[in-house]
Amino acid sequence: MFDFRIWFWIHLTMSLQIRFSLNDGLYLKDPQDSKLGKNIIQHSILLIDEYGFESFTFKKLAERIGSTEASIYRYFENKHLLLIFLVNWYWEWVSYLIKVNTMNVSDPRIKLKIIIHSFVFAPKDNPGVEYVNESKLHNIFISEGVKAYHTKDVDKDNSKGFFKSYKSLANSVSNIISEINPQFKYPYALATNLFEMSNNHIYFAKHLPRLTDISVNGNNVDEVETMLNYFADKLLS
Amino acid sequence: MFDFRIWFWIHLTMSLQIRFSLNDGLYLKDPQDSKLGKNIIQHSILLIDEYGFESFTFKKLAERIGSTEASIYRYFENKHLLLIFLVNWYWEWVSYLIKVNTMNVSDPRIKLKIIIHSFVFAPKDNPGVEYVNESKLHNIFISEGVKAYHTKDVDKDNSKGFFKSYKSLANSVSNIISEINPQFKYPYALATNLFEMSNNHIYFAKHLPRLTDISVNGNNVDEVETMLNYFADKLLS
DNA sequence: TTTTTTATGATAGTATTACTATTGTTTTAA
DNA sequence: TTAAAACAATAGTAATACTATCATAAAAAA
Repeated sequence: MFDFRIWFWIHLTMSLQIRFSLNDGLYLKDPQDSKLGKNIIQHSILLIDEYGFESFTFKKLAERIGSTEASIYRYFENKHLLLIFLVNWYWEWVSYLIKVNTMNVSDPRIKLKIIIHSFVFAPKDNPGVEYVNESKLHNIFISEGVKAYHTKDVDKDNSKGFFKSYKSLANSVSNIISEINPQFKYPYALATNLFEMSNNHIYFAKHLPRLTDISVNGNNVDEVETMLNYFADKLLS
Repeated sequence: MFDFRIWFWIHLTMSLQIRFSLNDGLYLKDPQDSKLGKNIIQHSILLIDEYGFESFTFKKLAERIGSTEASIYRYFENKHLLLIFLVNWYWEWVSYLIKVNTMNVSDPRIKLKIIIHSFVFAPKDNPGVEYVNESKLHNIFISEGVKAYHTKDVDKDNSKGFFKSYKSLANSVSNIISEINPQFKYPYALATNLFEMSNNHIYFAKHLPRLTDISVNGNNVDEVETMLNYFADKLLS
């Protein structure tokens, strides 16, 4: 499952600066293009993790990076679009990991295991873009992610393509599910459910443990992976 | 599945005014006790449904019911606690329906089917408290519910017992799951997952249809019910 | 019935948030 | 080297999320 050629290739790519092409309606100016933009990405992740999305403000962010509110507004129209941007980053990151790690794998059952592993361990197995703390990005995705598409603007945002990355992730996972069992009637629902379950149950284990059977000790999420594999196997058998 | 004696009993109880005993840390003064309080419950549901939680304010609510911000603040410390209150109301309502409708049922498999039916159809099958529009309450639960426990205050709120109703619901469902299959290792996770899936996929079908396989035409959520039954059967076989 | 308490309304005020606008200075690109 | 773009500094506005005070109306107690 761990291939040094791929690992090396990732590192090589990293050093050449990974860039995600995220929907350009999300920002006024691409933050990946400048020092200030990268600072905004880096420290918004840290600050949202620290304060929670509701208490996070552009003013606090500006203070933290030694800039001004007005400057941040030149990159993002508002904090909600910044959240969608970060959530998209996470979806793209997971998609990217799945692509790289399933590249040489032909058995769809093994592919699905790798996918589940990526859902659960995305931030830990791999080094990322230097200014993005993937572990904290995962944390804020787990805590705040659903807020990206639970708003009155979903339909408008959706029509602008802001959730395309999630759909594309769901699509590629569902294709593999259908490869495993072409008769299975709910490949998309299973795909999204495995993803949502992964995040939900990590959250539950940490904050509302009576809502789940698994436990997360420290950051050991093995039990979540085991559970998701069990669910997937059973449903596709 | 439909028992007229129970139906009559519900109506009788209704006419005697159903009261939910919700955690009294959620409010400063029990809104079920006064005209203004009931107005707050009734119209906050309508307004949150109309504006979405972020754009909903106590000022708008006060204007709508011909009262003042200050008066509403005498009932709820802030709009977040009001949301948790409403979400608790929904959990209690579902629990209540499950209790009533599974009362005379002994087969746990049938009980689980009734539970799934209650998750999906909660607002439609039964008349409710006269000042609560259960259908819109279900809508806002689907759209805004997760925000009740996705905050920086989860742990604090949890320690005050604000999520007890959900835990108790999860517990009773998981007991029935364990009755069906005592060997099943994840009764709590399955219980919460069926509930979350129900709400998620209704939401996806309406707003992000490429994330699911089912469709919801008008308010016909039959396909969701069928899917949940399929998942449950397969996992517990 | 009168008195007392409680509930609500009316009004005012504050700190913070979520922006927009303007102007000047620094950095980058032609 | 000059023009353009990016950023900082500052100021200002409307709305939000409250808190406080006082008057009045309704309900409960005496």
